[in-house]
Amino acid sequence: MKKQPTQLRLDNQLCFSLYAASRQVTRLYQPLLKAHGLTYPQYIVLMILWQQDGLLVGEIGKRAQLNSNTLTPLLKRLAQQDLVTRVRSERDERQCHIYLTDAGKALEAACSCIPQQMLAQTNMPAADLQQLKALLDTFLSSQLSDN
Amino acid sequence: MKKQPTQLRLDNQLCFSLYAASRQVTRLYQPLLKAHGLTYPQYIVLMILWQQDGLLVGEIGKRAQLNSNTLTPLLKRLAQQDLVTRVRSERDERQCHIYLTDAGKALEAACSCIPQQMLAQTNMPAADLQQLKALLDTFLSSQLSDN
DNA sequence: CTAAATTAAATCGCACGCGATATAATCATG
DNA sequence: CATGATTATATCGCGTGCGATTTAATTTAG
Repeated sequence: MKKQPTQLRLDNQLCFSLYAASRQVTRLYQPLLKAHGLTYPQYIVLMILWQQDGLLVGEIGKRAQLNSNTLTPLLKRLAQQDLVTRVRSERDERQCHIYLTDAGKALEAACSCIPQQMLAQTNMPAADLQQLKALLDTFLSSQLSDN
Repeated sequence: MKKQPTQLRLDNQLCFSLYAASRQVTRLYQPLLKAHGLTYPQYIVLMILWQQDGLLVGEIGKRAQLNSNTLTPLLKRLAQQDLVTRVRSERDERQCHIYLTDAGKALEAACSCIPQQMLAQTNMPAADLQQLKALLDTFLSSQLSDN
């Protein structure tokens, strides 16, 4: 009659809830984004560029918390779809500016209803959702000791 | 002077906080799990088996919210490391039972300190973490309309 | 002014996730 | 009892994520 450590039980683990919730969100986005030919990470990068165009790969990475090993191929796919262009900086040839094309800019309006559509898929009170986000942001900043 | 829809701003999006927090958790687990040769999804599957051994692929999938297209190769990797064995059910040859090996069972004790180690990496009050988990679980169950 | 250090982005390798499909076994129905 | 439907797992394809390394450009020191 061995007793299992309570903390190793999956249903007691905050981390698993986070993991499951994140994947569920991506799945919920999928049909909405597929209509525009986008994945969720691609949509995140576009949201960043809609807010400020012409950012460097590294600046996008800082905002999205993604490195070039993820971003470079992702941005190439966005470029292939004519949503962005990649322009080497003249003052520093190592840097690469990412600019929205007209099609990329136009996509913002087309995507403007997505947040509401996502919201409509949950029946949680807005206050709870706000609190959830606040707790997540606290959690995120509570351990960024370095970088 | 175009105005950007507030809801499309990344920093207003619960979904992005979720996505970022989930990946951060996986990154925090990584050094702890690498010491045992595990990835985070592999660790999840092992936690499920530590709780109940001999489950079917599909039963593991229901608990981990993963399908066979993810689980089958993952389980093969665990089998390659001699942590589990895959046994076809005799009563239904379609089914595949997953049993922990002795090494797989022994790993539970070796991993028993991981939850505390993870906890030590945040300075959030336990009450906040509990509430975060509660909100995530509500969120998760608030949209499982089908399946 | 040049060699070493730093930096930005790209590349490589591997393990997920997951939609879609395939395969094979069991079940249901006429 | 045969055959079509269902079910469990496996396979395929593609796009992430990310540690590790590479490449090339710039900066820093001597």
